[in-house]
Amino acid sequence: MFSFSEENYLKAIFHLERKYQAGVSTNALAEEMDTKASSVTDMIKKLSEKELVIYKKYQGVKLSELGGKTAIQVIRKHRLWEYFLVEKLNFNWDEVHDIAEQLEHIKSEKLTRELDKFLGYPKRDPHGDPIPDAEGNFSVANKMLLSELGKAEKGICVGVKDSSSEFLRFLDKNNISLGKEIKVLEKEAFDGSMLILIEERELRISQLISNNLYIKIQ
Amino acid sequence: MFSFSEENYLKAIFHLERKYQAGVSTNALAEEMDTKASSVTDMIKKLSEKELVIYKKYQGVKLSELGGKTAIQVIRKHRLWEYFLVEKLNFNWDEVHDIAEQLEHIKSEKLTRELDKFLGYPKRDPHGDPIPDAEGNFSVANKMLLSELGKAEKGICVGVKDSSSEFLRFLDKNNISLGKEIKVLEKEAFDGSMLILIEERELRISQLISNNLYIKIQ
DNA sequence: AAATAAATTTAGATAAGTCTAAAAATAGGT
DNA sequence: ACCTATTTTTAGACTTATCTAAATTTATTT
Repeated sequence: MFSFSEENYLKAIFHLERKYQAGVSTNALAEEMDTKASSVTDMIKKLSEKELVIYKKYQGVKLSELGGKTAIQVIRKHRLWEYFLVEKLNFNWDEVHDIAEQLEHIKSEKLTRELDKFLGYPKRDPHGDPIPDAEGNFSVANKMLLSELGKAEKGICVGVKDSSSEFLRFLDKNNISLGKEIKVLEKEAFDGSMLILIEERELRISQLISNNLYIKIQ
Repeated sequence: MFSFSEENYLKAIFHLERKYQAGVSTNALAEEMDTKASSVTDMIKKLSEKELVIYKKYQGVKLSELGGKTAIQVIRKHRLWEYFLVEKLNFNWDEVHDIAEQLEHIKSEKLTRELDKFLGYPKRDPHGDPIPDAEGNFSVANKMLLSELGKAEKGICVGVKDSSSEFLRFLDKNNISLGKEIKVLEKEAFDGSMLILIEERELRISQLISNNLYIKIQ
């Protein structure tokens, strides 16, 4: 089995690979993990010895097949626990991340399987991110950012890119939640802000907001 | 906050204090923690600096008030999670200990509170041990060992002293579970074995068994 | 009360994960 | 292609929790 730290690195590499569709540089990983590049190099070496990543000095890392599978299992647990916290224990979606960061490292396949069953095999976590199934498969949603929509276009809110509690509480305050329809009424070229229609309400949002909301169209 | 290791030591000291109604020696703690006496001394010093235990060299340790409160909170989480695993996730009572050992270290007061509420504020875990409430209070049951009963006496099975999966599976196999009435039909002075009546069945059990089953009488 | 045994503590080492500072390799600009 | 800037790695140190082996303290036995 792998340490908490190893699992966290695998998760970070997984997310960065997705984000940039490429191998992951030491510095990028250091920033993601909020640590120093030298620490990253040390850990990468260890992961490489354990055949979790493919690593050539100065060339960055990629997850091996084993590394990828491991990362997905950690992410699966993270998202299942988030779902559990919101659906069963009355947590708000902005409160669950830190606790899920702890719970994702609990080692028991049976626990994960039974939790999944108990929750009814949910497909998405409270932030709209897909929950991998026991085999590691998950849907790669055809979602786009709200900021990519043009005037008069509309879509369903399906996820958030930033899931900081600040952002999530902003959405709560403005009654924006997953599943709701959003229509773009106006788009301001100057600052990227837009006027949107959501549940009969008109709302002006900055580009920072529309850049962090995922939308599914048609 | 405290490390996993610190919490495990506090829990062990708590259990040993109860068991022997006295301060805890370094060796006893080393045995309980399955580690070396020198490691125990090191950890005790650290706990002492953090004012979790009262320690004088060569004199053993006692939990401070803070240490006791902390230990009880860990035990509370352990037992709540065990209850969750059995009642909600279909685990058998012999499968939950190791997973609860991991879950008991998750840090979130809200999680513990909400889990307790979700479970309906259970009073006992699957092995019959009392679950402390949020304030740390729990009933000290007036239970006794089955081996202490005399011929023709009876009681309700309320807990197990040994909760190893071997013992628990033995009980399962013989249909002995919490809440059932047990009556002593015969007691063999020679080897301490007894013939018991449980649900109309007669069963001969060794002293090792009767020494690990808690009974409530009257 | 001295000698011996047992329990406990100290000293020094090790492994995991992190850090700072310095060295080495790669990438960019002209 | 060369010089410089950036990125990455190495070297050495620190912390936590553990270990072995040796030293010290307490307990027991005669």
